[in-house]
Amino acid sequence: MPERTLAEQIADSLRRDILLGTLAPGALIKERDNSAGRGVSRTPLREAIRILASEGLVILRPSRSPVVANPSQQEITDDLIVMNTLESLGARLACVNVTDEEMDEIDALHEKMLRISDTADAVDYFEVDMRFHRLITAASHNLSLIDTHAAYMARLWRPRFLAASLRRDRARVLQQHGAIVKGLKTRDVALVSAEVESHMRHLVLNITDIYDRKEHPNQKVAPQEEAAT
Amino acid sequence: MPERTLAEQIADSLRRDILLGTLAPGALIKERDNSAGRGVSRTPLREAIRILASEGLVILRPSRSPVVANPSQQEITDDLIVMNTLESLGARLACVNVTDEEMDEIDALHEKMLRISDTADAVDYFEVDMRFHRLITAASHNLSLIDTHAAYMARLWRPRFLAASLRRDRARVLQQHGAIVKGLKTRDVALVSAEVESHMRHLVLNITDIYDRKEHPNQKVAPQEEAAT
DNA sequence: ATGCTAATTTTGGTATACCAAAAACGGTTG
DNA sequence: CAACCGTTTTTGGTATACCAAAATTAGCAT
Repeated sequence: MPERTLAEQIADSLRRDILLGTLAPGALIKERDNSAGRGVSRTPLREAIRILASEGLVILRPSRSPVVANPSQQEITDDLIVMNTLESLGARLACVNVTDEEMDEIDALHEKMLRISDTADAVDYFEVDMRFHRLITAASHNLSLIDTHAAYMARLWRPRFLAASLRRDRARVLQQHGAIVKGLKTRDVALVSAEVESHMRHLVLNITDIYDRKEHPNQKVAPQEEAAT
Repeated sequence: MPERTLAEQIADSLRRDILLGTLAPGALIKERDNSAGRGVSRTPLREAIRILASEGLVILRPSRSPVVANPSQQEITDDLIVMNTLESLGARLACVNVTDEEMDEIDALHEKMLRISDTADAVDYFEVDMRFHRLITAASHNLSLIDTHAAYMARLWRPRFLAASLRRDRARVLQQHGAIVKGLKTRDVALVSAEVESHMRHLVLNITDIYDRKEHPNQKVAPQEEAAT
């Protein structure tokens, strides 16, 4: 019937809940409870869980309830390192492959980001930020890279969101974005590469900082129970 | 019931069929036919298909039978580029993080590869080759990287196998592996990085060569042949 | 023949029923 | 009170049944 399959919709919904924190890290996702709560059968819910598992947002355990991923700081840092590498590669490829239309779009988005930087709330601003990076990667014209990068973006949504919510160095971010745009326009691979990697390094520092500050060894959160309405 | 779920077993079996060419690229995988043929129900088969889809070996289409992926030369090249980048990153991280035990294991495997290079058949030799690269990546101690790299290894199994079956530059491969081992031992990031990337560049060339030789229009139904024994 | 439409079949998507393994529970016994 | 063991409950895994799109085919009118 639908363009979008039930399992995908459920996956979207669950992903949203996980990323926004409504579904706490470590929470159990029992097939029966959740499917009943959402008024669907176990089959599509099950499939949705697999989707999220392949994205790294949910952990599957043999013969045991799936659980919302609760990545350690080390795991997040590992993800960031890989993502950094992918994005750097994407930017370098984009220098070669970006079309004029894409360049215009990137430029326009950057301009928009400059305009709204004072007024936009965290979520809106962050969405634009994400889109900026996604556009650059898309300009690489390497489908595999785009997919894999998108997967890491999804997995790192929450940490990145927290980092972006610290308004503190929005100025630096915007400046670096500007440098990246300039590098792309002039096809300056070295500049773009350096800026992307510097950009990421700051992100790693910020996120590390946030998690240190929270000082939580939330490796073992107390038994979480979850009931769907 | 078992440690290994039915769906996973089916996925393994299907993957094997796909990689060995028993299931031709472009072939339809109908849920009913395949599940009946294997004497299992549609449910686990369905799940197996999703697993393979997430690995890029099978393409899902809305309301249409899944089909065995038939990657174009361009797509394979794209995959190789990403894999190259991941492997390079892995090697660089391994320079910092590799343990003595891991170093010994890598060294031993390289020695073994040298020993059997004259006598081993294509499959055995290739398995050792794959394992060598996997070990290096594992020494990065970055789990995300290891997983993602493994996914690309799986996706590129067949093209790489074809390339490795050309015995022609086994000598160069062994020499480069030796250089990588040496670089790891001396923690020479620049050397390791350069060698890995050169290694990969040759691989890209070889694979490109193979696919060019086969004539390109395999965009349609797949030309089936060859099993290098 | 040709183009169109209506019945039919095929297909993937979803719901439900069933099973066996694993926890959770409870009572008994030292 | 604690440790053990049998029973019940809960859980994920699998099989089967059902449904509605979509593709295919059959028939018809031109």
